[in-house]
Amino acid sequence: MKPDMSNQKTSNATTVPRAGLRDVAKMAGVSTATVSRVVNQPDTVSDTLRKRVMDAIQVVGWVPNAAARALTSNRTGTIGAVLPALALGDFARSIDAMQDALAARNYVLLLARSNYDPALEFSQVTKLAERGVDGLILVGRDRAPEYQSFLSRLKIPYINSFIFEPEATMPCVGPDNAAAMASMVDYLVEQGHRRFAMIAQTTTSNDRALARRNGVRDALAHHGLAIPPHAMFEGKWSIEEGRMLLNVAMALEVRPTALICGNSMLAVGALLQAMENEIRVPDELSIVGYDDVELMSELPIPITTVRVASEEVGRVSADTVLDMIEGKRWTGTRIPYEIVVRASSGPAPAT
Amino acid sequence: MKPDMSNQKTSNATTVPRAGLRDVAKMAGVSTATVSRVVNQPDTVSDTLRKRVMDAIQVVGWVPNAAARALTSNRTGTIGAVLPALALGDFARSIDAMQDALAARNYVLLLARSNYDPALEFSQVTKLAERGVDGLILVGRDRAPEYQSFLSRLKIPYINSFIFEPEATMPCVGPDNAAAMASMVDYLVEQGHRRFAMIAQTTTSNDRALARRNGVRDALAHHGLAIPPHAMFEGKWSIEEGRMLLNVAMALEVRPTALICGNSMLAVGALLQAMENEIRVPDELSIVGYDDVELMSELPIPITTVRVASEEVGRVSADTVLDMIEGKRWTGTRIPYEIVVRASSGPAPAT
DNA sequence: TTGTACGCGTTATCAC
DNA sequence: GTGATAACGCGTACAA
Repeated sequence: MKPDMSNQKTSNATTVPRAGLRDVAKMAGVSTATVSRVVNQPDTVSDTLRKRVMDAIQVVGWVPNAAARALTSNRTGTIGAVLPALALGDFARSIDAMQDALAARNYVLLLARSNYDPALEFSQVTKLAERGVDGLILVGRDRAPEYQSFLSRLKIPYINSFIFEPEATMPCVGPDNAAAMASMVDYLVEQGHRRFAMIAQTTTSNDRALARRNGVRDALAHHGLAIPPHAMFEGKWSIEEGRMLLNVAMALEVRPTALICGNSMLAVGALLQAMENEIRVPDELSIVGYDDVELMSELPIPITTVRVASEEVGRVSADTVLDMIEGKRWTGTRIPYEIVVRASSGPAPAT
Repeated sequence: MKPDMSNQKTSNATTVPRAGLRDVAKMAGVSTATVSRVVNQPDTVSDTLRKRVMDAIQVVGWVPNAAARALTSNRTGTIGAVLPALALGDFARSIDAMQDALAARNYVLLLARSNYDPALEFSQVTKLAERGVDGLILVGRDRAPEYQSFLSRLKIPYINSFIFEPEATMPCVGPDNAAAMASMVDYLVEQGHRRFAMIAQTTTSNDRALARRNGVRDALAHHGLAIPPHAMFEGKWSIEEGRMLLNVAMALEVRPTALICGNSMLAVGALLQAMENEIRVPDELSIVGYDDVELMSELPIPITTVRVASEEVGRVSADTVLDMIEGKRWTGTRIPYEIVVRASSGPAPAT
């Protein structure tokens, strides 16, 4: 290894300080104000000078100092996002889209994760606020009051994403989780199903998962049906968990004819385990999920699911915070969902 | 909707400016220097004053301004990472780990994506540099010379991640892609395979994919074997692509007995398509992949693959840049890999 | 159209 | 142990 940076604590004496605005100005023979204008309001500078300054910038290799800029302008050009996890399906995809949307409008994305822990989320938000983010993208809507007041005191605009509630204080960008699951229930009831089980993500500190569960409950109630408490399961986001919970659900005294899964990996696990147990899907058991990742449609028995464009959630969230910051008109957005029926679901078996 | 922020361009007149260091100082009846010390070097301040200042901070609700801090200290406490994509398997997982490792040492993660485009990557790096990142985590090692000089001129330390090359100028943190694939080839040859096909990610601007392909080629050569050019395929990172390329590979005049896939999704696709085509795996065809995501072991026929701890890549990359920044001793790290043999591979069929 | 000069909120270097 | 004050690098009234 031959690093060109010293691997020692001390650096060499001949440290050339990074070029500054004044260096550019000197080089171009103009004032610092002119250089600043060339960068920030090119139209207000004569062509000749602009050209001269641009060249000077190249020559001295000037890179503007964001800290100094932020200090005077009170804007950092950064947006913070705090998500429960960064690698999980829909969040991961939304991050991709967020980053693109922000980059397109010359903002940069500061990322943090909360691991579904409200306290950690708040501490991350605090840290991002100190960093001077111009806006925040958060997930869900439930937040402690101290938290709310912290944000409003700092006047940092933020988005509640992956959820939709028209009456929320701050704009929501996401699907109506409850309505989406309700549609799925309607479909299953229409197919003749009457006995259900559900495996969902832990609803603690997860208002999206809770909304989905309640959506199922309310929709069933509307049909005069219900899932008995002992047929409602909660688990982690994993295939293995889905496998395990399928086994538990199918060991119930009264077997369900339809299994509703709260996310994609639980559904995949449930389906794979059903195949392994030689449970005939969908003749014997219908399995449905939430979130349409590529895998859902590619398995030997493609899975019926709720499709929500997570990329859209990310993109619109980003654009909406920027609109709030830049003083444009903004509003929450209900991201549409769609029930995608595939081979894993069908008519309920005859009793 | 009843936003508590004005949905208009102009804000109300009674704008209370955010509390600053001097407000805290006034409140506590001390100088700004003392407040600063309480925050940054608590030990050098008397207990009484420290307590008084802490209370004052609470009362006025002071949040330090990172821009001002950065301006004088020349450090922003941010690390930038530019990855080809943020949602793809191993990258997504590594981001999670990076974020954790950085947060643990009180740094924050600035994220950008390059979409496998060197020009875009460079522009993202430029943007992050302007934002004043203290260090960078990049992917791979191949970089244009202008690029290198840009970074060294700005004296921003960086890591080449997901790759390992001991002689690199800047430290690498990642697996030895070539060696990993070579091990896999050794295993397959040992199982009696002589006819191979490979489906890999596009190697353009992707030195990791290239290293894997070359690793396969060299290892085969070492055994006096080779993959003919028409049995080498490149495609995108998706299950569908894997399915398609399996069909192409199995339509070759001389059918391979082993199919080497360059990443996890291609392997999953290939396996699922093989199942659909009723190709007996592994009796008729062995399928192996790279990267061990949960799905690989959960499919009806679990897939033999190379396991690399991507989380480790993220964690160690983060810690190493921080070490470089903080003047500690640092070095590149070769992340270990492991061949995980599962049901998708076995002895070559008798001719 | 261009230049001067001050201020942004901290940190760090001095004296005290 | 504590306080005054000069940077830090840029944006921007305001003057020219």
